[in-house]
Amino acid sequence: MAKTVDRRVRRSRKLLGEALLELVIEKPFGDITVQDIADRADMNRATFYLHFQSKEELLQCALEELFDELVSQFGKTTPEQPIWENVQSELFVFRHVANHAQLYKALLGDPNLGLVIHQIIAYIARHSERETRSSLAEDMALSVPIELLSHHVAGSLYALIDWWLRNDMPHSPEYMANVAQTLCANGCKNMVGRGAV
Amino acid sequence: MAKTVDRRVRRSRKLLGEALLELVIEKPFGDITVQDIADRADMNRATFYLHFQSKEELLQCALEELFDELVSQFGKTTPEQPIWENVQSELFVFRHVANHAQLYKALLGDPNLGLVIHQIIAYIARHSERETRSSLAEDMALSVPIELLSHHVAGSLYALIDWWLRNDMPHSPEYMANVAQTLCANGCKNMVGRGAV
DNA sequence: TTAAAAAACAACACAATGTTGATAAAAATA
DNA sequence: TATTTTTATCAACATTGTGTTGTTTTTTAA
Repeated sequence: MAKTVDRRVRRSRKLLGEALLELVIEKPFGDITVQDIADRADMNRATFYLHFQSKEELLQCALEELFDELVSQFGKTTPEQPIWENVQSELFVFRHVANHAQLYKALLGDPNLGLVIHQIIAYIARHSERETRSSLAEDMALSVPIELLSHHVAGSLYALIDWWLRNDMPHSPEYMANVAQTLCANGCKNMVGRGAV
Repeated sequence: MAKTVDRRVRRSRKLLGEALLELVIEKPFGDITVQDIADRADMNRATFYLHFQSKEELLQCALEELFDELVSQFGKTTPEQPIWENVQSELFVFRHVANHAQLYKALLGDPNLGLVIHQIIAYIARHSERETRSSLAEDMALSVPIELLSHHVAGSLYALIDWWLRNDMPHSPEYMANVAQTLCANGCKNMVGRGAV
């Protein structure tokens, strides 16, 4: 079962994906036409339709690679702690976002890309749930459904990333990771104190 | 400075808004054409362009009314406590969503409506920030920038609402409000215990 | 009642879509 | 290497939605 994928097919798909990610940074997704993508990839428009049904489908495929990069980093961590106690996890996320800041800023800021937002939250939630499960001691139980807990973490993380990008990353990834981890683990109540910093 | 808005204008705008919100529930926003909206509102397509530049603009206007309803409910609460310590706030939100479940489910689930998501989070964050400010004692300080704290709360709340709607509201608004409030106030750490429920 | 404003209507150029059939180029296979 | 298969190119086409315009009819405000 070797890679029975024609070299030309690989090339075309790759070029189309790269073209779209370039264009997404340059202008709103809604303004990008199939012709734009084909032009940027330097190929015929008909060829696009040979591989994808729509630019939405192409975007989805193109983003998978991006997420794969994040997954591979996550893979390195041994989850002895759930995500909300392990700053390392948050740090990976914020560094990954920083490495692709332009792209993520465009994706999250685009008025037409609700799907991407949902995918990101769902992805983080799944990851959080997995880590939580594998790190929970046998005799421990949660006072809240694990799905809710995971989505709480994912939503918080997403909103912080979004804020961070929209404000042109005024803090370091390390700082953001610390804030995210602390907020998720300890909640807001512990953030208020007499003259704390 | 009386209401110098022509009765016909009011009527047209209202009908168009209602038409769009109906259609959004029925099919993806991207599949809705200006003609669809005009048909549903029983008026000429040209009349649409007399009032709005695009269906996106119309949606934005139509949603403002919806948010206004939520605002009016919030207005009743005297913020002696920040949102994360006041279950009442979360309860208002979840009840409001439940009252417009079909619409919100369509809006949040639509692959083309990233803007709406961002608006919701931004709105909740602003509200959270306001309540937090007005309830903080003079000599108290936060160990985290208030903007980050607010967005943490907003993101969490959004993700929980989204999860709730996608799973067809398996819990009551009261239960969800409690979970949201507890998670935000105390963090995940306090949710794990020996056989807790 | 009259003057002004808005809606209806039909028509238009324009842009993007999605598809097709023929041809040329490249890759896989024997 | 030769040949067979697959893919990409190209031009063309019908279709759909957009945004605008000019004219006529209806409704509103004064």
